[in-house]
Amino acid sequence: MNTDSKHEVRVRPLRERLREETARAILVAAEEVFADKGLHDARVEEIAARAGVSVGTVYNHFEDREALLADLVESRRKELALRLDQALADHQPFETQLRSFALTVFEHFESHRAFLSILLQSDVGQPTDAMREIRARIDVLVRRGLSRKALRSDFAPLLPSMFTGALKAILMHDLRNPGELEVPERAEAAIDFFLNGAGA
Amino acid sequence: MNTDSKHEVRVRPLRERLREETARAILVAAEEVFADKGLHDARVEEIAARAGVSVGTVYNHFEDREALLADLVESRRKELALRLDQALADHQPFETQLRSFALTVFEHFESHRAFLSILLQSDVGQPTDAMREIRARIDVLVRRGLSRKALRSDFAPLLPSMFTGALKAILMHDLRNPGELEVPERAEAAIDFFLNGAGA
Amino acid sequence: MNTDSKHEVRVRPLRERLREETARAILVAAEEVFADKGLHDARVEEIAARAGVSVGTVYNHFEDREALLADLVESRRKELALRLDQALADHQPFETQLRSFALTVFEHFESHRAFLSILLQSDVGQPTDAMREIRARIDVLVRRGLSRKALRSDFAPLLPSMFTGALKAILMHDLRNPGELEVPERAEAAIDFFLNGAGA
Amino acid sequence: MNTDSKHEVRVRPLRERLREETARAILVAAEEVFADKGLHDARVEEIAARAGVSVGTVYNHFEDREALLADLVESRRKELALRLDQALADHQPFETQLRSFALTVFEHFESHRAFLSILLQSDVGQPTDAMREIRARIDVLVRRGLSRKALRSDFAPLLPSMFTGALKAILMHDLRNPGELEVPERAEAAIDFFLNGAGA
DNA sequence: GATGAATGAGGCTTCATTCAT
DNA sequence: AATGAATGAAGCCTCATTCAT
Repeated sequence: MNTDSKHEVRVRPLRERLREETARAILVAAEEVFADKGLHDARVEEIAARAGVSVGTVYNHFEDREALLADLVESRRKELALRLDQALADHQPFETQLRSFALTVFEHFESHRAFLSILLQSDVGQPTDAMREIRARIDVLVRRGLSRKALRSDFAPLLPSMFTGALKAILMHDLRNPGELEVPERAEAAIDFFLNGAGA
Repeated sequence: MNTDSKHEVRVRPLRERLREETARAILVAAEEVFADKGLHDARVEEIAARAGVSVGTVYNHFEDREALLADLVESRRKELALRLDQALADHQPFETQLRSFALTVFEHFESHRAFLSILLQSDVGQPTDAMREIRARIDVLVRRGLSRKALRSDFAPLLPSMFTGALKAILMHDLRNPGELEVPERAEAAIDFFLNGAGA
Repeated sequence: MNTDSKHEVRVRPLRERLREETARAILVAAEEVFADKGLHDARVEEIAARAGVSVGTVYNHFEDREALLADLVESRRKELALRLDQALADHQPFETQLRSFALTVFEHFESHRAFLSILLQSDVGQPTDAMREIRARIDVLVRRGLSRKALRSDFAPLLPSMFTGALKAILMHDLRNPGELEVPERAEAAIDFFLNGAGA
Repeated sequence: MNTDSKHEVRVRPLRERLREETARAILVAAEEVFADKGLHDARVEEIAARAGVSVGTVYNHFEDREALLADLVESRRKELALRLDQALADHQPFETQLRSFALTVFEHFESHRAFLSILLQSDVGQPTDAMREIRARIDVLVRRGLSRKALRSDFAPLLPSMFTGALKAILMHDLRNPGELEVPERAEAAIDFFLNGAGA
């Protein structure tokens, strides 16, 4: 018993680590396939293949296809939400927070481009939890801008959508012209556009 | 003889008109179902049912499901493209053209709201012909703005995405807050944001 | 009434002739399409189109697809049976009858190549009435050959199949090498092979 | 380590053997159903049922219905071609080779009677690869007969069709009178007829 | 746990046939 | 009687999910 528990203390973590490793590999594969093939045409078998496991293994780790997608979105969301919270945490000048926020989004996009294009797809229909949570943070940001008189109050209810629109504009441009702009330049452009517009 | 030719003039168009009527009904039903259920989950059988015809009839009018969707998109695209061209036709001041363009987009969106929100999904993955053609008109518009020094030249390559982003921002806001803004107000907001930004 | 019947005497035949003409046109078209596309892949709509009528008209003249095929086979069969009976009618020497029979088959094949390839298709599965009737005539011919000691009695039960086989051999060769042999040469070859074999 | 490699040697083949067994069962079922119902009326669902598997399983093993048929034909063809090649391999007198060839055909027909009678149908329209390959072997056989002066040179181009016709004649007879002739008798009759004809 | 073959509900599509004009 | 659009049963095929090894 004692031996057993000792044994468990040592062995479990290993197994768990392996187990988690497999799950992570599946999520990575899923992210790729969902992004490549689209939310619908991504086939479980291809995800398994790209993860180097069998279909059965996918189902050993995730309830079903939907749960896999949900977990994927959730894990990426958590990561992004965490970073966005950090960006919002410091008591910086509003514009700095804005830039920091955009930067975070673009960085996350850089490493999870695939994931974000998934999010953008689902964004239109019924908003996902992920999108909602990001929007909540944008709301916070925008309210700060308003209270600091850094944003136009006549646009108040539109501001979250506008900021999202500004970010998306740059993301879209980037999707179609990969590598044209460095990440910081993207953030800069988005903020400049959001605050000052494109009029001469 | 005379009767015959008269006959043809009358009878042919009748059947043709009925035929076209059926096709139109199917397209309308398809628009509804595609919008309700999504690009993927729309079932041909439901489209037929909602059009009040049998499945077979759908296939008498459209090669297959994909062709039906393509035709649907195409018909909406043609309609929008025509109106956008009209908006671009007059030699109005740039800002008027801009407003007119936005107005057209929002009006079109108003009458095909559900379906267009579906199309926006596919915009992310591979852009449709429809989206491409609209973008071409945006390019024209933007070039005019640049040549009239009405738009910031430092944003030149980004301007089409930015204008699209501004329109989408308002569309998104409208999707989530239906009826909050009248169509002309939407156009006004989009243009104001696009040209001047949201900074105070 | 009298007028009517007079009228009918004149008008009916015209109508009937037209009616028959249409039916004939459909049968000709059917023969072509059945032969081109095969017994199964021949589509009623294509038959109608090739006959220059609408689908509905086909169904005004024939109960259904199966009846159309049956009528087609029947009409060609009647024609062939008639001619074969003529070939068997004269009290000619056996070999002359044989040659005449073969000649008739090849001539019929020449004008209804399509039809016969239909027959050959159905021959294997369940023999059609048409094939059965032709075989009946071959049986007659063979019995004559046996009673005149012109055919080997040790082959007696096999002779009908052998004669058919000899005819088919030449038909097959002709299908693959169209125009290589004139019709009389074909008959000659078939008879020579049937009677004398291919051994040196 | 050793265990591992041993393991692989044992386990892999097991699954593979089961997999092949399933494929074979489907092919056997397909042969039956295609023969029973005809090339067209054979339903994939019935094939699956008769193989004791689900439809999906059929599609796990064969691309589609057409591929299943092709595989079936191919497997029967390979078998026959192999045996025909053996029959042609020995440097026997021509007539022995001929008899051996015919024997092989009839034996093969005996074990795949139903299916082959289906194949004969398609022989008329567009010849299958299978038929072509068999014909190629008949060509070889016939050329040998010619060079050994065992076959009539005036029939040269017709000989392959004639030999085929002689075989088919007996096959047809056999289809209509099952069990009347033993396999060797069939071969004997076919050869006798082919070489000497049916004339007294 | 991992494997991957088996499953079968459910979708798309075809085409002979009907029927209102 | 001709027309051809409408019908819908029936077939093929896909792919998420299960389960025996």
